[in-house]
Amino acid sequence: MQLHISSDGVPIYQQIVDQIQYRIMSGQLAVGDELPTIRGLAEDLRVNPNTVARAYRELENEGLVEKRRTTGTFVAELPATRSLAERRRLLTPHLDKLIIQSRQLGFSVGDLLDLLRKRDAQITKTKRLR
Amino acid sequence: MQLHISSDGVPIYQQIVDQIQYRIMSGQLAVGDELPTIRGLAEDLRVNPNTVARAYRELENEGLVEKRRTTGTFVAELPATRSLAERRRLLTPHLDKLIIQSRQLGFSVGDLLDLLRKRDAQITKTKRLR
DNA sequence: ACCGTTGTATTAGCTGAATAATACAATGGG
DNA sequence: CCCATTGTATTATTCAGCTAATACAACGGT
Repeated sequence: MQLHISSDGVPIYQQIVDQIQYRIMSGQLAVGDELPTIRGLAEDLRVNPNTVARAYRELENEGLVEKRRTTGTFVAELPATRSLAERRRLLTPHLDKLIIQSRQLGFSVGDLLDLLRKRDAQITKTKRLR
Repeated sequence: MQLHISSDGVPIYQQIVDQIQYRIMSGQLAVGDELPTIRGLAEDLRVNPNTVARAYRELENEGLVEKRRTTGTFVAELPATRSLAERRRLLTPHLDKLIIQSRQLGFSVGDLLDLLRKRDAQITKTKRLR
């Protein structure tokens, strides 16, 4: 698991969360796969174990991974799905933000939808590239 | 212009930026419209003028507003459009993030596109509600 | 020409977040 | 049964970002 940490202002723990989340959601990491140990990854990244632990804790809170003492951390089963209303409530602010940004860049709704479709296909495809 | 500031961790200046940007992009504010003066808005919000000034500066950097000394701040003409490649480059990270979040909530691409269309229509509609 | 109003600049304080140092606790495999 | 390895907890330090206080500068209307 070679993660790529950059010093662009995004917290290290957040970069770890983002990248692992991305790999799980794109299918590069499958249910049951083992993540690097906290200490192991911390050493790789030349970072304090607490920093990795924090990232893993967030992933656990999101239900994406499961920690087992003395064994390691693993990609979890898909978390229990919330109600549709709840899921929409959570997504809507992000939709709005994207729409505003898209408009500001001069894209029409159609443009946006097209780009989104293409991007989704691209993300799905990366699964095979390993 | 009644803005709504909440103390939920998002910086005040950022909330100002977001809300004004939203109003411009949704058509609630039209080109040439005058924004509140820095001092005026600062007083409304019980906030230091510098905080509002910072928000306005960011909006100016994005090309959304134009400041005129001794006169005020106004919604600017639509900024010069960048190249398509550049605009896509800027949007792509946001697309990816939304796709990941959407997947994590259990939505399919189709779901996501549907929700996006609806939301866009909603945002466009708010223009008339004033 | 003035002066009130507009935006601007400088400095400083403070809070909170991020990370690290270090020590603790649990448990499965040899 | 024990101990190496796993994750956990506590505490401290540093640093950046946000906001405020205050003073400055420009300019248009009267």
